[in-house]
Amino acid sequence: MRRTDLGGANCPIARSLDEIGDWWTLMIVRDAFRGARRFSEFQRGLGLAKNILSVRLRKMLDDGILELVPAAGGGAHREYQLTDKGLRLRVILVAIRQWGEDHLFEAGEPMMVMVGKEDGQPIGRLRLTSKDGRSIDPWDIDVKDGVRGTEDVG
Amino acid sequence: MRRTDLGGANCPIARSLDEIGDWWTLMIVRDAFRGARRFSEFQRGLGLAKNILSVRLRKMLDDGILELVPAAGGGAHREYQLTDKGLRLRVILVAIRQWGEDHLFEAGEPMMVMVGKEDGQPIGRLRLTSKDGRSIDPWDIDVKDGVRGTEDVG
DNA sequence: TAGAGATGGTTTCATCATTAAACCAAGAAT
DNA sequence: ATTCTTGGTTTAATGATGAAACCATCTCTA
Repeated sequence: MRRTDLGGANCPIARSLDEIGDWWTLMIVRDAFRGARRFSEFQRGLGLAKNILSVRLRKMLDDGILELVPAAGGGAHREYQLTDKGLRLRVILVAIRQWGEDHLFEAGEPMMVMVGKEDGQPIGRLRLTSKDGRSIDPWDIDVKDGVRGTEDVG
Repeated sequence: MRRTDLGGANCPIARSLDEIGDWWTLMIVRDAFRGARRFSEFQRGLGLAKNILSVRLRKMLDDGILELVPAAGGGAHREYQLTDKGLRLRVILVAIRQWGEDHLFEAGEPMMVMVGKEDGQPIGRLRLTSKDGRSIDPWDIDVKDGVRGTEDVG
């Protein structure tokens, strides 16, 4: 009777949501991208209960999304840092962000925006494309059984 | 003491997760993209409790992600259909899917793949880009206060 | 057209997850 | 040496989720 387990599905969406599909994990990742590295920074930034944060951080360490590293400033403590796997969640956050900007804000309402570090300009919109780069509409996609890599061989 | 409300934040990620950040909503959207249109189709496809599905579907109708339309086959009942707002969640699902494919599957393990309806070829990878189309790495992004549209004016 | 089954839920109750608050050990600051 | 901060854990209450039973309406078949 425990919460449904989607981790064994052969659908990558199901398996991903089983790992990062809860209320807090992606918010923690967001704050990590904003520079949060310590327990108290996450806790203050998100306003979630400490025991919940504790459980989440431990699970994210187990899952290899975060890792503990020696303090950046040379302190004796250790800090939470996104792994490469965690850094790759950025695309998901950007997709979520752009959808929210489009559908959850009124015109003129203030919002946080993402900008490229280099030019300071807002980043471009994500586009669904075919292999050769042409745009695809959301409804022009099918799902079928497969194995990654096979379609790249021939 | 109710669950934390992120709906009022000025961060689009927080606001989005408040609406679609629970365990089931994106799975329901996934099945809708696969062609599910009726209560029993969602219920069988996902294996979730009927009362939970009931609450979720109603909320998704309220949020304008789904709408009820006359049955496609001319039957007397009504069916659930993705709105445009719902269809735009596809990018998020693709981002989640590609991350899962990269980090949650072993080599050679069978998985569902997304293909373009037109050419039957797996869709291309999502890329983070600057406004002018150049690729950006996940760590080369900052977040700042802003208002949508202002940066497009000058 | 009567009966049987499928559909689309609602209700009830048990269990799991989240929350707030209190507590505590170890490290950092004074 | 003492006080404050950090990074948690524990406890108890409440909210969300799950399984199963129940029910009114639609739909199919004889």
